[in-house]
Amino acid sequence: MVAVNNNYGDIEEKWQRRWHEARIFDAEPGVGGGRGGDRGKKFFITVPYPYTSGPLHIGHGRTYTIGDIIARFKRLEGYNVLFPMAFHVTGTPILAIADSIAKGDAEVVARYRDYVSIYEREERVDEIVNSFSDAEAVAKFFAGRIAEDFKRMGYSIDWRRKFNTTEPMYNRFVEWQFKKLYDKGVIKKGKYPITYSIEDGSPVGEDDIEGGDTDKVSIIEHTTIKFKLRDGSFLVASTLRPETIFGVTNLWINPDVRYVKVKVTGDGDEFWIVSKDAAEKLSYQKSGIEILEEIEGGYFVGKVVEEPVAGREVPVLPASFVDPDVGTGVVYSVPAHAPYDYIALEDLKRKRGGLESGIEIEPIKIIEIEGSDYELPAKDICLRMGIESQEDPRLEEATQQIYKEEFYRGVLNDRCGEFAGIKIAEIKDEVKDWLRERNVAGIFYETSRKAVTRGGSKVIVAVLHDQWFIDYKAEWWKELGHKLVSEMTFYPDRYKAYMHDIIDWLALRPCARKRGLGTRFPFDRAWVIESLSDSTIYMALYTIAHLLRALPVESLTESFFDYVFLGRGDAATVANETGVDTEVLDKIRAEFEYWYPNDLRHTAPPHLSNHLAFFLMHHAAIFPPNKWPGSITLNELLIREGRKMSKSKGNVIPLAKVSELYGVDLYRLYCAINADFGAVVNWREQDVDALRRKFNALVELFEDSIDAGVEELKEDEFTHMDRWLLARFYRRLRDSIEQYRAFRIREAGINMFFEMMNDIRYYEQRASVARRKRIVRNVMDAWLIILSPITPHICEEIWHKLHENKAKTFISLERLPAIKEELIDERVEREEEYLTSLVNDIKEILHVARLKPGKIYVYTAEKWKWDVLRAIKDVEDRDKIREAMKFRKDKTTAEFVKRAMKILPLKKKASSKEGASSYFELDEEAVLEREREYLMHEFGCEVEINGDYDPENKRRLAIPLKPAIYVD
RNA sequence: GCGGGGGUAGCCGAGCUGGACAAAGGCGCAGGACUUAAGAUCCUGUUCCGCAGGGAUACGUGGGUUCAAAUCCCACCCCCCGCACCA
Repeated sequence: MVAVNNNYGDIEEKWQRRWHEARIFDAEPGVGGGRGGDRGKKFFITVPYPYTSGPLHIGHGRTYTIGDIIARFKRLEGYNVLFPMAFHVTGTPILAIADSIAKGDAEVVARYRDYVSIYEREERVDEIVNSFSDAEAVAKFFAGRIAEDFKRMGYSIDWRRKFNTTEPMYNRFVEWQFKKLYDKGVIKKGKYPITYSIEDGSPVGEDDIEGGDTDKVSIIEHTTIKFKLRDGSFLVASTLRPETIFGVTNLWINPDVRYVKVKVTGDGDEFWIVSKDAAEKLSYQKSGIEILEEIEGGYFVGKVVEEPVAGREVPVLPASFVDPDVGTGVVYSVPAHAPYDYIALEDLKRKRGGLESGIEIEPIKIIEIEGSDYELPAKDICLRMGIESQEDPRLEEATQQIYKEEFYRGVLNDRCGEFAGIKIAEIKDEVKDWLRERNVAGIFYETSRKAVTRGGSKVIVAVLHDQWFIDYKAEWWKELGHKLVSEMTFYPDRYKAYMHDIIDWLALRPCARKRGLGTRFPFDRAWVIESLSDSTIYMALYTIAHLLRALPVESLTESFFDYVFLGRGDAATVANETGVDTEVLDKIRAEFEYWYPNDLRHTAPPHLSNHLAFFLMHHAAIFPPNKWPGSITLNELLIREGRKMSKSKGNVIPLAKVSELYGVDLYRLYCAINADFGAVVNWREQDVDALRRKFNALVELFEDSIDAGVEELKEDEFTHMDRWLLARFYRRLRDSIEQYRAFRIREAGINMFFEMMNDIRYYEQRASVARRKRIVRNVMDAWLIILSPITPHICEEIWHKLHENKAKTFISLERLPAIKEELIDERVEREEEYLTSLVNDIKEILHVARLKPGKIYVYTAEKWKWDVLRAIKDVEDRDKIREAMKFRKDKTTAEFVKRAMKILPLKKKASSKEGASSYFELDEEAVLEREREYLMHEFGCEVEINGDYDPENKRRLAIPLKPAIYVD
């Protein structure tokens, strides 16, 4: 990562400074970004505010850059554009970071030293990192730096509206939101499992867990099943597969582990036997748990219990694979379907030379798998994989495989009573419910893997009994959500259907937590609103944030926001209640009314199933339809050299380094051009270098034409080649505007960068360097403008060099250039196309025949051939061609048509995209006469057009637009 | 398993409302021009065959529809993402 010399740093900073000084991106209702913008035409774009726990990298930058490109393009289109930004601080991660730093966690401190060093001189780093023991300091530091980074990226943001999500103004706003939701009856309370540390006495999130960011810990619901001992107490087994209860043959206990008897108070007292670990976990999940005496596992071996479904008696047997720290430490055995159970039984038979006297255990098969030939699945797979010991790690794999097959393709058989004949995937939950109703089963939560906090204390699952939720299940709400989505635009389009699905899935979502930064939950101040739930409609706050700054926080009451956002109540009453002048109130309301709704939200697909879904649903619930968001665009992620960027790979490039390492315009260009929204951008140094060269060449091209003495070409001196270049340019311009509008920024960029450059290069060869300089001058203004959303700095610079009289204004405030339709000349383009194909044909002949040309003879098609073609060009059906050409019937004609049909795709539909030609007539001879010099120059020999000399009778092979050639 | 995306030349990646497609663009590679040289830049080439502009074989695999398929249909194989409550 060596900084390669780019000379644009000064230019970039200069224009960023001037934009800022002239405040051209500060958006005012009805005023437009500095100049123009009519009142009715506004465009409000948002990109999610960044989370301020650390520096952003070039992957994040892609999304913001695309957002900025869209904002800038909309300005060119004449919209009054609002593009604001704020900072996300709420939630647990920042708090966790501050705690770790306060505790002196070496790893976290080292990481933050790295982060801070991106921005600060070495001698200041320690001091700053030390200050991070305060969460607010973390947020403040990074919010400030990220804002600087964004400015340095040239984003056209109205910074006056900036806020962060822990400031009082925002708290008030979020409270208001929750009151609205509460009024709708969707804020509810209930039980909820969470990850928890007993030692710390608090819930733990992903960021508190050792390795939690890379290896997620989720909560798994086990089913407990009670097996009655003769003394009336229960051995309580836990399982992930309650449907296999019908095939139970025995219980497993680990004889070397300590179990405890637990008194469970419910309808009546019960006594449960579970492992010691499980008992502790249970006490955090259920109320009325009392731990009594400890018992060695071995004590139960050989005892008999009654299984709860059919009341069969089954033995308790010893097994070493039973882990007391998973589930209840008691396992029921289904040797027909569980490889562990099967192997443990086999083990036992072998070691003891047979099972204890009087106990016969045969696997009970209860699941049939469609289209498979398993006799006993567990046995078969163990044999096939050669697993013989219960210590074999591959048992896990075997279990997974059997489970997958049985879950999706398996059907319960006749042993399973009323559940027989139904697929496991469909019946599993029913069996679970059935067992629970009969009071033989319960729920036990377990973590998906063993986990400890970063501090080293054990993570378990606890159940909160008064968790607050947002209930998205309400039918009226889903209906509104679907309606809203169907009225929106999504790009890429496929995400629209996906969003409908998400809305269907949405159910209960916990919306408050006991810890973390954020807004106090208004209905229970002990809770804090969870950070995805507090960032759902905050775009509305952007419209007025800068105005709220002038008001005391206390005035931001429910009726204040009701009035501003919903138009409820009247100004006088609200003014009276809040102490805010009616005038101010109405100005604020007017500003909101002007800007809202959010016309476009641009972000990345990982937000679909959470943030964006809540964003849409909350708008649906709180705002009337005319304030619902207009569209959502999403760009995929950015990877580096084919691999995901991550801290652990050490391949992260901070956004802050972009200007120094690559140059901002180059980065923006790369993001725009490397991939469409729907595809991953691969950041490859090699490709970046290549793009840099191209980009520099373009800049040079412009510079060349600004040189003194270079004048644009006048219309009366246009040659064929001039007209060709202009036709190409305006055609591309027209296309690229359409592409921008459709968010196909990549295509627009490729069109105006690469392809236009290629055209220019071709023009230069056909014409001259001097003339190229002049013609570029003809299109330069329009060209710079259309490129400016992507590479605003360099465009601004050149544009000002070009227009010294425009020192006071900016290309960023220009309008889309006019498309000079009259210059888009198909004939001129066809002629050139015709010529290049002739040149290529001649080249190929020279190559294949290994000739050095003495003289080249070109013969164009005779008039009658054109007549024939004209007659048959629109004839769809082959059979009718004969009829169409009946005016000329002879062998020569037939031969010609055969050849022509093969070579010319006459019937291509006229509607096909441009460039693909359909039938077109040219005066070939005139074109060739005109370009004879060029051909002679190209091949370094005489060229004769339609001469009489034709020694090999080539002329007869000529086809319209494909002349015959003879080389001497 | 369900839902979504995808499998195209040495690589990345367009095309995929069927027809100038041997397949844009880029990278890489080879040759040439320029240069004292390197770099940069610009040309040319980059499946195979061909001493006349042509032909053959190609777009995950196998079938099918069509005058014509990378593009449409069917089946199969493989890869990626999501199936949540985590910012």
